[in-house]
Amino acid sequence: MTGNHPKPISSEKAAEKLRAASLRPTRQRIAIAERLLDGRARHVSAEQLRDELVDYGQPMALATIYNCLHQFEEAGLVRPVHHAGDAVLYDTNLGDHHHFVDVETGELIDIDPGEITLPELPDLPDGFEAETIELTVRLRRKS
Amino acid sequence: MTGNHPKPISSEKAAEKLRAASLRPTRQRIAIAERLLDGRARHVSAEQLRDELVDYGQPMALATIYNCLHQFEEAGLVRPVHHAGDAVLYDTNLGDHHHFVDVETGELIDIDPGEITLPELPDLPDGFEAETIELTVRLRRKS
DNA sequence: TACTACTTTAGAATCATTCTAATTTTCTTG
DNA sequence: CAAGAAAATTAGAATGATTCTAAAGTAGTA
Repeated sequence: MTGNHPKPISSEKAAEKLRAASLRPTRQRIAIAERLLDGRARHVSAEQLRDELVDYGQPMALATIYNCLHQFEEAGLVRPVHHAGDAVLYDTNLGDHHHFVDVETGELIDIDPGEITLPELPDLPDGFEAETIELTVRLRRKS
Repeated sequence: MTGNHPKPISSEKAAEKLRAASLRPTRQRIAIAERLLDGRARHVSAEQLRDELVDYGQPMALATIYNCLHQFEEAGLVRPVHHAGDAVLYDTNLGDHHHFVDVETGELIDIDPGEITLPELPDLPDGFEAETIELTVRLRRKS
């Protein structure tokens, strides 16, 4: 055990969520859903998730993890955040919220949605619709 | 000539800007400065810039382009934007402004700063200072 | 001119991610 | 429950952006 991870939701609940999203509840998808869909707000990269699954006794191919994260994304179960570091982070918090990014580590911190009010959307270019709106505040540790 | 690029600033002006930024005006840095520091707002990736320099008759090693872009960034001459596609884009527009991102192509479009008013900054985590604030509106082409 | 530090360079290395082709699993339907 | 088709998983190769390395070139300076 190289890490200390919180208790996941039950396999049954995980499988249920997968079915609801029209995803076959395979062993691998269940293991990921148990960890990511427990309602807690998290930001994980594919590699971090793999390490966590290893700790959890459910090692699987990295390609599977990428596949699943993409499927979860399509199904609206997680949301990718492209702003930090090199790796894409998957955010389990689907509510309207924004991020601080530690420029040095790439770590994300949620901005309390109560603390900020988004401005009105500007006029969009013709033929486009807005998919997401992200406010990112890049932070640097004070010297 | 595979592309059609606008007229750059003079080498003398480019060299001057480099000296002002404490960067030795080498042939390579001048060629890049001529193209990027002419006051026009642009978003270029390292690869795009390389192609442009080839067209311009100033081919150089990709590593040099990355080096220069990093130095320009340190000097505050360009600003990296991490939100689009895979490659980092360098923004020559240093003023306060925000971006639309075409989710499909990764292309950036400036949001007219007059069109949007940023909300007040939320309370920052202790020990950090805000480096940049970016609002990104991800766009998808209407079907 | 000669020196020393800074630059550039080609190519190798790295890292996240995607692809490929083969194997395994799941979900029918008989 | 058995069999087959479709979907999922897998290891490992491939890709693409970026960084590193170590050698060769160039610039500012004494």
